[in-house]
Amino acid sequence: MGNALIALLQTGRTLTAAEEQLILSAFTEREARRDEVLFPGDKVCRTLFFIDSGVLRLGRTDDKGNDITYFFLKEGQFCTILKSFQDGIIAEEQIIAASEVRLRSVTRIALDTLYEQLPWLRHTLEQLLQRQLMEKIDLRNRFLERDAPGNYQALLEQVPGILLHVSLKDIASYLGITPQSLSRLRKNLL
Amino acid sequence: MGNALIALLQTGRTLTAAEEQLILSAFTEREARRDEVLFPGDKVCRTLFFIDSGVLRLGRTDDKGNDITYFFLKEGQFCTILKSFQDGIIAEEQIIAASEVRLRSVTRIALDTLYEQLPWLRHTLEQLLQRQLMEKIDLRNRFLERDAPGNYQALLEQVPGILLHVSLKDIASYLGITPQSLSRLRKNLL
DNA sequence: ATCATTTTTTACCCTAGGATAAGTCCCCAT
DNA sequence: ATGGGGACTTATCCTAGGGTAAAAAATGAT
Repeated sequence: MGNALIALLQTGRTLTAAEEQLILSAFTEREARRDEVLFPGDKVCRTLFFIDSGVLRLGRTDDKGNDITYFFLKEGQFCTILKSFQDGIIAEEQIIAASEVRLRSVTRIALDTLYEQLPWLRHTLEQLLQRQLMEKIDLRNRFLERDAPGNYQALLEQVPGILLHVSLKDIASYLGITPQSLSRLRKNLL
Repeated sequence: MGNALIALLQTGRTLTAAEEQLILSAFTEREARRDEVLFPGDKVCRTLFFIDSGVLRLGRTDDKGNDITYFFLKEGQFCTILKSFQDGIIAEEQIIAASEVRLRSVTRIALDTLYEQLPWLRHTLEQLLQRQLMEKIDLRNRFLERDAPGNYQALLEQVPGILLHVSLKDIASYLGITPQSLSRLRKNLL
């Protein structure tokens, strides 16, 4: 305990102190300021992040130059461009700090080494990543059932405290509306 | 060969005739007519479908009673409510034939038995399902970058020939617009 | 063939949200 | 403190798409 990453990985299994140490030392701790680009896109993503605190946004800059947020990731969640990380293909998506964040990162290489030492870890991690992916796709699908104010309020519940640290511009880019519309919408909710 | 399911599963591996037989006999072949409900939702989904031909729609009936299509699945793709199928939890989503379809289905139980006989199959299938999931989430994310006519045209490319077999009502429910809007939109595209 | 039902289209009016422009506020660097 | 830039808001106008109603076309059943 005292560490969310370890807690997550030892679901249904108790880790020895040595195992914990092995895992933790494969990750590098770092911080990032809001708007810092953690993965710029248009290349292979070789990093897997784990969020200790703060919010990341995963998205893309579309052809018209608009920033689009596919989804937000919060503390206790992993973040990578999965297709790229797994298959080594070029990713168009980018990963950006939506608030000040504390995170841990591990490279594909380091993770492979870790898998050799702890074979069970591969399946555990793959399961976690898949579960998270399904959660995100669910959230997006539910967007179809609500209007913008409904989606805004749903987001506030999904990421409590998001308003305290994430810019409204980024939130608008997730909702698929302009910052102006979000501003108007927020006024109507009073 | 001559069988899309086998072709898909033997990626990077050659199956013996016995293995092929084992797999094929675990699946049950069936057909369904357009609008036939293959999985009604609000219970645990214990079936994995493989589509030989035709189109399925996976979706939900929302609180206002509107049918919503999360995504279409076409020949050569698997279809199940993954979260439910894997973890045995209740699924709200439903699976419905969007056209006449030929498909193969396997129960969770039969699949587990098959896994015992062919241990490599688990990972192969999980990979395929994950890959498909990522593809679907990608498609949904791209929706944020286009307007309704753009999304309509993108769909026509994603599922060639969809107009021949799937109702416009179902297509509208995927695009998140009313059939009336789709009709108007289609007229404008000429 | 005929009738009933469903799908698709058309038309009307109305509203949510886009585009543009400009204003306010806040943060930061000098 | 002061000026500049980004974040957020406000306002105006405009358009895409919703709601409703109803016609037209296709489908199916008898």
